[in-house]
Order: sequence, then C-alpha cells, then structure tokens
Amino acid sequence: MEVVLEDINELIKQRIRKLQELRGLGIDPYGHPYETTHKAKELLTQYTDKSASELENDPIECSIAGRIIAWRSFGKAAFSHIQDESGKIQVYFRKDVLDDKFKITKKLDIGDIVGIKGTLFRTKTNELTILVKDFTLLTKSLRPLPEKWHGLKDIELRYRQRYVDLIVNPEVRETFVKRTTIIKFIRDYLEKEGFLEVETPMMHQIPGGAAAKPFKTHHNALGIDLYLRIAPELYLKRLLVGGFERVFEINKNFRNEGISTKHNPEFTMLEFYVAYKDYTFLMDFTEKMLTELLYHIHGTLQIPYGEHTLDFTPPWQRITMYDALKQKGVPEEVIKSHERARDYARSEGIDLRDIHSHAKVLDEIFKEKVEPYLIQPTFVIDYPVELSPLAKRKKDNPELVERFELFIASREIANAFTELNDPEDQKARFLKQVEDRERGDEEAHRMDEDFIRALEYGMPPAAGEGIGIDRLVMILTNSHSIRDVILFPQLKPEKPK
RNA sequence: GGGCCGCUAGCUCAGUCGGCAGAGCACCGCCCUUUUAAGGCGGGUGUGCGGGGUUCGAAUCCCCGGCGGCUCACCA
Repeated sequence: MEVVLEDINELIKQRIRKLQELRGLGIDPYGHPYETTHKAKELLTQYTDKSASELENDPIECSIAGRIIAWRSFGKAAFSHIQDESGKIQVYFRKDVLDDKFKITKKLDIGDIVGIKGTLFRTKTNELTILVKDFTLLTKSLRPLPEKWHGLKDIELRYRQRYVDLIVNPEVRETFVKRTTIIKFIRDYLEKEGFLEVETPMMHQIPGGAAAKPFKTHHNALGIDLYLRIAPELYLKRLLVGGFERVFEINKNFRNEGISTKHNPEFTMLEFYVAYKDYTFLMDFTEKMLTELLYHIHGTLQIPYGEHTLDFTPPWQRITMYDALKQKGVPEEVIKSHERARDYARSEGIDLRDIHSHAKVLDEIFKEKVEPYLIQPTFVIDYPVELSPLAKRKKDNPELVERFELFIASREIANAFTELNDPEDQKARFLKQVEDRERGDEEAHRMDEDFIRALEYGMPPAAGEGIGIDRLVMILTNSHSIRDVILFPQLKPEKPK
C-alpha cells in the first residue's frame, strides 16, 4: 500500500520522520491492544489520601492509556500529562529507570497515544504522578494539536473537526456527557412510568405530524419518492390504535429549513403518548419529569442561562394564549376581530406577507409580543384550532384546542395536546390543510388516508407531547447555539483543495 | 435569502498614510533528573481564504466568489 498523505507541512513531515524512525527500531506506530488497570481520574481520587511516604513504602503499580497532552523534558528526565476519557494525570520518565528505552521518548510528540506502566509517587509539589517503568507507543499522531493555553477557539474548526475540539476543550466533552445523561434519565423515567420505547419509520411516503418542509429522497426498487420524517406523531398514534397505551420514541426528525443557532436540519425529538389522559395530565407529568431531571443533573431547580436565572420550582405558570396576549397589552378586540388584528399587527410592524387567517395573524402577534418575555418555565395553553390540526377541540369552545406549549428562556421546548381521535373531524382538518397547501402553504399538512383509516378503527382518548431534546440540552448546559449540543452540526462543505 | 463582521504560521492573535510578513505557544537544534503556560541559547516553518483589478509596489485599496460568526427573515 503506497499512499501519500497530502497537505504536508513541515510539522507533519517531522512527525512522519519520527514515525519512520520508530518503525526502523521495530516499533509499530499504530499499536496493539493494551491492558490498563485504571483511568487517570480513578488514580487521582482513589489515592488522594496516600502520602508520599506511604506510596514509597508500599508502592502502587498501575497502568493507563491515553494521549500525551503536555511534555516538559529535561536532559535525562521528562514530565508529561496523559489524558484519557476520565481526565489527566502527570507521568514522569527517567533515564535511570528506563535505560535504553528512554531514547524512544525523543520520538514522542504531544498528541501521541501511549500506554504507561509504573508506580505512583508524589512530586515536590505533592502532585500524584506515575513514575514510568515501561511505556508503549499505541498510536503516532501526525498532526499538531492546538496550543495548550488558548485551545481551539475558531468556531468553524471546532465544528468541522469536533474530534480536535473534544481533545483540547474539556468543557465540550462535559456538555456531551451531560447530553447523554439527560437522554438516559428521560428514557429511564418514561420506562419507569410504564412507557414502551418504540422505533417508527424515518422514511415516510407521506410526511406528516408537523408543519414543515421535508427532505425528499427516492427508493429505486419501489420506484417511489420518500421523505425523511418531519415528526413521528402519526405513527405513534397508530400504535395507540394498535393497543399500546404508553409509547415513546427518542430519535431524529429532519426539516428542510433554515439553519440557525436554534435550528439544525436534523434534530432529536422525544415524543410520547398516553392513552386515557388529556393535556392537563401532560402538564403535571412534564413539570414533574423536568424538575426531577433538574435535580438529577444540577441538584437544584435554579440554574443560570445567559443573563437569566431560570427557576423550575413548581407550579409553573399556566396561561391561555389569549390571556398571554392581553397581559402584554394586546386589546381584546384584536383577538376577536380579524380586521382589528391585521391593523394591530401592521401598526406593530409585523410582516403579514403570507399570513392570511385570523389565527395565524394572532400567532404572529404572539411571537412578537409574548414569546420574548417567556423566560421562566411557562405553559401557554388553548390555541386556536386552525393552528393545531391534530389536536382535540375544547368541549366548551370548539374554536380552541386542548393544547399547550412549554416555553423556557423564550424557546419553545415542548408542544403537547389532547389528541384528536374523531376520524371525521380529523379528515375535515386534513382537507382544510390540503386547501391551504393548494393555495401555496408549503408547510400545510398532507392528507393521510391510512391515518384516517386507523382512527376509524378507534384510537382511545389520549394525550401526546413532543420535547425538543437539543433545545432542552441547551437550556440545561447553558449553551447558546444548538451546534454546541450537537456533536457534528450541519455545515456547508469545506472548500475543495 | 438580506444586513453587518471576520478569514495572516499547526493554534491564539498583532500588524495597513500601500513599501523586505510578526509575537506567544507548538515545532527543530544544543544544554538541563521534581517540572507543570518548566527554564537557557539558537532557528520563522507562510497559497496572507480563492480569483480578478488599481498601482512602480497590495495582507492592506476596489470588484467577484468561498467559508464562518452575529442578526433579521424563514422555522406555527
């Protein structure tokens, strides 16, 4: 195999030279399995109380593996820090311990992955350190890492080369560990509450369950176009028809829309459905699940987010959409009258280009006048039916639906409703959506005959909710861009060389 | 998609009335057996994002393009 690595600068050439020298000494620069006894952090915590003399009288043998992230060499000795998944620990190479092998250290670089065997001791400054008795090169690194002091700051490089970001910026690793902890907590919580985790299709013949533009693809053998799902909702409800009473799915959704600090084309959504309950149950449920999550992650219900302190102490405010509007000074007549609403919106400088219906005008006014002020966790409830084609109408006011959105830090974190299970009403709502679509609303829902058929078999009264996991993780990790909580966010392609 | 800002060494960044391209860290050579942003001496390693233009001369000024950031729009 004769492959020439491209993009060679002097620094990489030097490392390739060292690699060849190592091969010349019979050392495989790309290593083999290596047995370790500890992680770096385990050593530091486990032996934190051992004094220098205790370690000297009763030597503790250990072995670790990890990446060299610092190197301070003297003529016949060198200090280094080795970083593994858990953290880092100092190691000490001495010529009088390693004899001939010490000269191999001259061929090591920051970034190389090594295995270390040795005994623990304490330095003059009392730092717990491994005295290296033997070491093994496990992987030669050919590219220099960013400098130790400033790390990798360039945002573009951090996203494009997340692997480097993870090596040099420990807080990035913490964020993603926290992300996993959050998802695992939610999964365990739902299972404990009797929910069954399921997987429904990512590829839909009819993209449904949300108002959004889909990604389109093509299945060659079937000869049909397919869409990446914009939501799992209609499939999860089919499972309610099938007899499952509590189901959830945590998985990706895909929406072919703009990219921003709050939007990535693929994002992670939790959706869960409960038979025989309504949206008031879900508000209580959500409040409880998220407060327990807060305790689990932070041990407190008050957490910082940017300039704010978010207080998750229940009960969270519940306010109807219309009351929220009124509270921000939107006159009652604006809510009642389409003409007044349009005038009001215009007077507030709200762009109504493609907005026609009364409900959508009110929604625009809501986004402008209310959303920015929804900092503390708030359930906004009872939306106009037109905005919610899959939600059940309120008994006492059929123009509204039993729906809530949970806002935290001005962001929509959850969307939930009592599910519409009347097939006739559902069909009528789909038809209305189809009309909107024909009038040019690309995001209107499509008719899904099979979903109607499922409802005709009978779906129990139920409530369902979606929680945007990425946005929730942003809140809980004090992150201001969704790209900081997605390991490999979508970017434009790099310029070809 | 619009507006504004940015792109200089591996990394973090200076530098412009238009006049030989710089620092710290990293790296290379030499010295150094308890350092930890180790230290001392010596060394600058570069497609200045790409392409055009103006000019005796462009990292710097102008135009076109690329990528990124912020923001607005979009995203109920």
